[in-house]
Amino acid sequence: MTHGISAIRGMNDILPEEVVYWQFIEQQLRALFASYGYIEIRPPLLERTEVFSRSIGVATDIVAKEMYTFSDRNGENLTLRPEGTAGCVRAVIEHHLAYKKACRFWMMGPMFRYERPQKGRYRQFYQVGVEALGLPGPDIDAELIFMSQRLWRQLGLSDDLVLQLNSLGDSATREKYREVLKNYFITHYDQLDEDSKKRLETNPLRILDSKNRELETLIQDAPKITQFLDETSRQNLKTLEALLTEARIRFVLNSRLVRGLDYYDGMVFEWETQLLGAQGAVCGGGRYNGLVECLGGESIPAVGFAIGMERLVEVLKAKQTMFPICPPDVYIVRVGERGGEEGLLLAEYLRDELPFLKVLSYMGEGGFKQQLRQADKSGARIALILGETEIASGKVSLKFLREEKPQQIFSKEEIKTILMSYFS
RNA sequence: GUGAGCGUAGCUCAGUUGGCAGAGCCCCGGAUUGUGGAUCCGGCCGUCGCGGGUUCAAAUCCCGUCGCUCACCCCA
Repeated sequence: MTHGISAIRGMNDILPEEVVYWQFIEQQLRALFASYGYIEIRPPLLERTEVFSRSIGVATDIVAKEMYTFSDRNGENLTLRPEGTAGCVRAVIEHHLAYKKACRFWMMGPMFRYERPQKGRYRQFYQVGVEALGLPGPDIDAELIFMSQRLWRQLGLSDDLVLQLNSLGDSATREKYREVLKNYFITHYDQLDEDSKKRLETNPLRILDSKNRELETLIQDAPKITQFLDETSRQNLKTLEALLTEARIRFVLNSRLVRGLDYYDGMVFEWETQLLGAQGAVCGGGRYNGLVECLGGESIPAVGFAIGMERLVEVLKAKQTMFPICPPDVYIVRVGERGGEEGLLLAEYLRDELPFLKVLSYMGEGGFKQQLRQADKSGARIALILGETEIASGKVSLKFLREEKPQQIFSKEEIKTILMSYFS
């Protein structure tokens, strides 16, 4: 158990029992993206370190201490992606995908952050990302939120997720607000905790996000970014609010929602749940109008969001939505001298004739009783039996494992016809 | 990086004041030689996380260490 080799901390095996949840979600996602006209893009897991340090922000925890960074054999500085947007934007710039046109992408895959694991947070974790480039909003912003809302609906989670909404304004707004906020907290310096004192230098906005109850009133009384928003951001937010209201999507305006990555500006949002303990954000995103230019492209407005797959799976599990592992349709039991060969050939014949059929064959030297027990445990509805008698006559016995019907012997062709009627 | 809780069979967990390491599930066999499930009977399964200390004697007490979990920080 604790001896021998084990997976490294924070990097989990997703076992068959859980994979069914992932497959269900992925299936829903693909259909959802298709219905909105988004197309898949697959950037590599590894990028030059600067792709992330320039976009996410050197002062953020992600870049400062959470990246898996190393030199490859050429001495090049590489990093396992800690998030998806930066690599996507790099690809878009490199291949001129957004040249004078809008484009909308989705992507799915593992991200890596060197953090202490806890519930809903791991060192290798999976995100589904959606990015829309070349569109200033707020119409596209609304579309993204509609899309996420539709997913919750399809997964049966509408009542478990709350939408939080805010705007960070343009870069000038943020700069100004940052100063105001800093001054405010400096005048109350003695009330701040250690973490917040540090944040005063690195990112004062982050103090607003503190979970420390003792700071509650101090933060409550802090100046709100809403009061400083530039005209465009203010208008966009208002329009978005109206669109959401018309679409009957409930939201909470949260002026304390700041988000951790530096590239966010303008509208930001987060879908939160109470079902996951401390890591309640299942989906988060917002505008990043400055990022494309920052990474060396033209100035192109953009917006996107990411869903934490593990967290989504956890929510589904918490709701006790069950997804049984899909059992085989038929299980082949065979004994006797020629049983093994005949069984394998029968299975192949059935797969040729009935491609939709799920066939599991017993392997090895087990006795008849043992094989039938395995057939039962597999969950198969029907056992096909090849024994001495059957093989001698070139036929197959069909036994129902879940219903009261007599066992009968048939030719292979008859078996095919019967299975077709049951499973097609 | 910081804090708390927990490490006993493949899984879920008991284990009293320090006194032979247990149960249920799973798996295997039998009752039933080619008929599964229900029942009954039997069997297999241990570095008590690891290392040291105290003791006649440690799963149990002490110290250290590793791992897991949750939380802080931060984020999806």
